[in-house]
Formats: sequence, C-alpha cells, structure tokens
Amino acid sequence: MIDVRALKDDPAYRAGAEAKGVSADLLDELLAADDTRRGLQTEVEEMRATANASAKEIGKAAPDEREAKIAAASELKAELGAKEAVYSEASAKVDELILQVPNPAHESVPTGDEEAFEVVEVVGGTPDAPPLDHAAFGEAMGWTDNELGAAVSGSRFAYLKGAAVLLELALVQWTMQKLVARGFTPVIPPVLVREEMMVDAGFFPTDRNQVYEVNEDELFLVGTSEVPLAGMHRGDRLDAAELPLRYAGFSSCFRREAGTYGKDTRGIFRVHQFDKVEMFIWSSPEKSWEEHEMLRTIEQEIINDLGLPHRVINVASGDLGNAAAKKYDCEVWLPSEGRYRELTSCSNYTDYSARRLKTRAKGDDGTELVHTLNGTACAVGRTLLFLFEHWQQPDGSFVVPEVLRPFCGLDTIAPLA
RNA sequence: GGAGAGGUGGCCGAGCCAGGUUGAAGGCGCUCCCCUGCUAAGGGAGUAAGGAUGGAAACGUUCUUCGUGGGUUCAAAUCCCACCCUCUCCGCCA
Repeated sequence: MIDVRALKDDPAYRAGAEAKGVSADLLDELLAADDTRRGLQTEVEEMRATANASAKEIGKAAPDEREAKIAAASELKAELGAKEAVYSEASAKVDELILQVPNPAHESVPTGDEEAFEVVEVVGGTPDAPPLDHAAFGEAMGWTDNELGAAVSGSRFAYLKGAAVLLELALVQWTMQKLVARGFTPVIPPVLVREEMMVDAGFFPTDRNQVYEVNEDELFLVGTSEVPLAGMHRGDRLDAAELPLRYAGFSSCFRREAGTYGKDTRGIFRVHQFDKVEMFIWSSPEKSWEEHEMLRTIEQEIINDLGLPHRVINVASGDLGNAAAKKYDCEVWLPSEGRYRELTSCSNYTDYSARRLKTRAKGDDGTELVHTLNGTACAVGRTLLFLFEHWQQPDGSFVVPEVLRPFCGLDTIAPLA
C-alpha cells in the first residue's frame, strides 16, 4: 500500500508512481477521493463526539430526565448512521483506488518497459552449448524424470533422482551456512497459509490465479517462503535498535504457472514445485538501500562460487511489479538457449508491504514503518539446471563445483553406462 | 475427531454473571525527581497504540481499539452471533 500523504506532498514519489505506468488521472482521482474521505471523517467524528457525550450524560442523569434524553440521543444516532454510511462509501472508494497504485519506482530505476533494463554488471563469458542441453543431460544421467512426474502428478512435475538429490541438498546446506555466517536466522516456515496472509504479503488479489488452494481447509500453498517470512513480524512493533532482522527461509514453493502453456517446457526450468532458499530482511528506512546492495552481493557471490557466468540487471520501472521500488535480476548465461535467463532476484519493497503488514519499529525518533526486502539465495532446481550445462564435460561426465563437494561427498560423476 | 477452560495495556492480572463517572483497579517492569558515603531499601510523579485536526514547536482537541468481524442498545471489555487462536483431558498419529 502506498503512502497517500507522500503522493500528495512529494513530487519525486509521484513521479516514481508515474514511471511505473500509473496514469496521472488515477493518482488525481485518488487524491481527490482521499480529500473527500478525510473531510467526512472529521464530520463523522464530531457527530460521534456529541453522541458519546450525550450517552454519558444519560448515565448520570436523574431517572425522570432519562426518557427525554434517550429520545434525543436516538435521533442523533439516526443522523450519525446516515453520515457513517456516506463515510464508509468514501472510504471504500479510497481503498479501491489505493490498491491500484504500485510502489513508486526508486529514482535509480531506469524508466521504461521490460526492454529498458540497465545492465549493471557482466561476469564471465558466454560459452557455447554443451553436447546435451540441461533437460537432455538430466535425463541421460538419470537425475530428472519428467515423464514419471507427468504420469503421477501432471505436466510440469518432475522426479529428481540419484546424485542430483545429493546436489540439491548440498546447495541448500551450503547456502544456508553462508547466510548464517552473514547474520541470517535460518527458518523453515509453514508452506500452507491463510488467505489473509496472502493478502497482507501482497500476493492477493493480483496473483491469486498463480496459487494452489486447499479448499477444504481454506489454506493456500505458498509460491515462495517470502509469504510466511513476511508473516513473522506482522503487526509487530519492533525495537529499532535490533534492526535489521535477516531471515533465510527454506521451503518448497508451489506455482500454478497459469498462462505459461508452451513456455519453458523442457526439463525442470519451470515446474509447479521447487525448493528455494529465500532471504528476507526487515530494515530501517535509512539502511534499506544498503541492505538491497548487500542482497545483490550475496546473490552474485553464490553464483560466482558455482562458476556460473552471469549479468545483473537493474529492472526497468515498467517491469517491476507492484511492490518493488527497485529490483535486480541476476541472469545466468544458458548456453543451450544462447541467452541470459533469470536465476535469482532481489527487491526493496520500501514501506509498501510493511504498511499493510503493520510492521513498525520504535526508536529514538518515534515509531515508523520498517522497510522490507527479499531476495533469492538459491532457487535450487533452476540452479541445478544451469550447473548441468556449465559443468557437463565433453565425455558426458559431470564435475561438481568445488564449494559443493564437502556437502555431497561427490567430485566427478560418470555418465550412465 | 470428542469434552472443557480461556484470550484485557511492555508483562502479570482485576473487571464480564447484575451494560453507564472503566481507556480500563492492583502489581511488575520502565522513565524522571527526592532521599542515601556506594549499593540495597524507601518516598513522589509519569508510563498503550493508531488515525483525523489545530500549532513553528511544546502541546491541545477528537475518533477508534479490551483476539477478529458483525449485531443489540441512547450507551458494550461487559449481552448476542460467527470466526481465529491458546491451554487441559480423551482419542488418533509421523
């Protein structure tokens, strides 16, 4: 949820919203609606003050005066009820409009649509495709089985088998240890959450069609542990001195991938279920941009340690999504496709999400909303697939990246006979 | 799944059955002041959050909030309904 006051008073804030493609008309309409609402609020509150006062008087009044006073108060109440109806209508209007306004883009974000991104850094080259692409290699090694997945659960489900499972778990354990060393608290959160949590985390109503629902219990499978991590301090008033709070969540993630028919159908690039280590930070407003850079640094370090050539882009305003004020995508070179594909990303939501979550921090300068940030430490399945292409050898064997060896007890894996 | 108890301010805890001077007794904690050679003990004062509004500010006015959302009433922590959560016992279970 945006800050209407800032929208009114801060031209830069408003410009950031417009950079995201919000029409000036919508913003003006919102400001007007908010004005109307506040005016009505004052009126309603004045009437309530009168009503409250007369109710108190009745309590103190002599028995013979009561009848008359109650009658008068009754009349007041009817008037108040009518005014309240008008007010709540005006309120609903504001709510409806405010939800349509995304978090304004930060000034350092390039303005424009998807293509307008800015390349921040390029690391490593753009090697040629190996003999087998990631999907074929996974199958050839007996590591992935999409056919079996489809038979048991449907398309976009896969089995992961053999050494790939050890690699998967090694990736998880390795990233977790790295994050713990950086002050993150490891968390395995619930993956089924209530509707209200989805709403507060900002995924509903916009992304509702991407989410699996367990009807019987009115629970929803999370598409990312960002959701339950955001729930950890919902409604809390934190101590500003203990910020930033950094959490590293590990969970399976579930996505319906509605509307992606025919896209990325090979292998495990885009599947309904995958594991992910996610970073989530509650930061003071003053430090959030530093934290954002730190998230990017960690993501690049992980990618570099795995020997993956990549680039980082500063995502353009029109492609940011609702909540992010700024987002970096780390895109790894996928040789078989001859292009960079997204592996991880990190966003600063500033106070957009915290406003709905009602997470504030109390410090010497009073209480203020915190900033929330999130980033992918390791999207495990997708990471594996990049490794399949980059660490596949001409003889069909697979070399395990150095950093993972202590975690899986493997170094070179021979092809199946 | 069955039976019962309960959710009140930073924390503990009264109030609820008999609705009104209770935004909430009392205690703990915290802040400031006094006393004290230091510490301990003691005395005094203060101490919920969020919103709107006035003010440069200090601060003032007002609304909302006693798990959440509705309802009854001139008036709800207190009565009614629904939901959420916690605890105890029984059953079941990785």
